[in-house]
Amino acid sequence: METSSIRKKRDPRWTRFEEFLRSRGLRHSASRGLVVEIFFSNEGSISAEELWLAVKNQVPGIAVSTVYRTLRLLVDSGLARTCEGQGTVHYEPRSKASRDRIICMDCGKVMDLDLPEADLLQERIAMRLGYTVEQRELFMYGRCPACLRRRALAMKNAGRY
Amino acid sequence: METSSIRKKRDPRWTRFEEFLRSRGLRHSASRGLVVEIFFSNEGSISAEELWLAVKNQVPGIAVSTVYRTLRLLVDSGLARTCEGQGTVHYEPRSKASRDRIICMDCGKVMDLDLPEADLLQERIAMRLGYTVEQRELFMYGRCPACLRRRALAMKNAGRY
DNA sequence: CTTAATGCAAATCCTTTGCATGTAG
DNA sequence: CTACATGCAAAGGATTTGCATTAAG
Repeated sequence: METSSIRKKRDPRWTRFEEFLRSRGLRHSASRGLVVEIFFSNEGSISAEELWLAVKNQVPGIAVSTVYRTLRLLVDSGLARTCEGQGTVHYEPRSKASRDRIICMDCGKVMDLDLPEADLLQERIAMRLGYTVEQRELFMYGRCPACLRRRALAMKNAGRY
Repeated sequence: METSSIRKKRDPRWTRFEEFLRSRGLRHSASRGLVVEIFFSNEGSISAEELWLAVKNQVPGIAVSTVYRTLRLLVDSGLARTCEGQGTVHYEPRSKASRDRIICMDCGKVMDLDLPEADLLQERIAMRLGYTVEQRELFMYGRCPACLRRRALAMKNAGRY
């Protein structure tokens, strides 16, 4: 599998995956490399079977089990996460940073946040429960100032309905 | 199924479910009622099988398929939603205001939490940004105590799977 | 009466595993 | 050489479906 060693080398995730393998005494292999590479090249979420098809498309003869096994490694190494897919499990790249955001339910605006206070909270909870926590998502759904103003105005003007 | 018609009548979700049935020309039935009632009485998320066990505990002889079929109705009617559970799909009431949970990345265990501290944090953020917030999701990903122990042990005996 | 709902078991997915064999280190 | 990785097929689980039968409206 020499096809794109350059791209591999440039992607920090690849390095991280290699480190993960080494740290567990696991080995490199052409099929494994292909699966990982195609998974990385995919932006959104993907099911095991979709990934398998994409892989077979490049190198026929690779077994589904290999895809599943590699996917497990990706999850274990923290480079992938599972997420909802209709009916079947989907996998998506896990970004390093934690994600905090506030979403306006009226206009749909999404604002990315960085909340050190949430880090503290997270630590406290983890401690209390005996967990270790590596990542978090804090999504808040509500209304943005602009939409709140608009609503307030609409209230006055249209007295009732 | 007269056991708790009073409780049923008081829960607005029940009314909504009945409307949903009527709008589709579907029928009432004792088993269906039981499944819905037990689902509603459960606060957190639950798997189809767990729900089945709880149902059988009250009235033995009810089939899993009935539980699955009812669960689908609940989802279709917007009263339930699916969510991640270890390996298997879990269901939870859709109306639940906020969801806080901690998920083990090793065994997939999902623990539902109730975090008043997060409410405070949420309020503070909202205030600062001029938003109102009505709902939140706080997902934390890490490792549970059991898996942490297992890992510590596995450290000695070189890992494979 | 008409037609949906149910229980049961068989059928379908989706995912994991056992095993003989290939292969990286 | 020594494990680990792989393909294949069989095994496992979870969820769905076909069908005869029961029961709601």
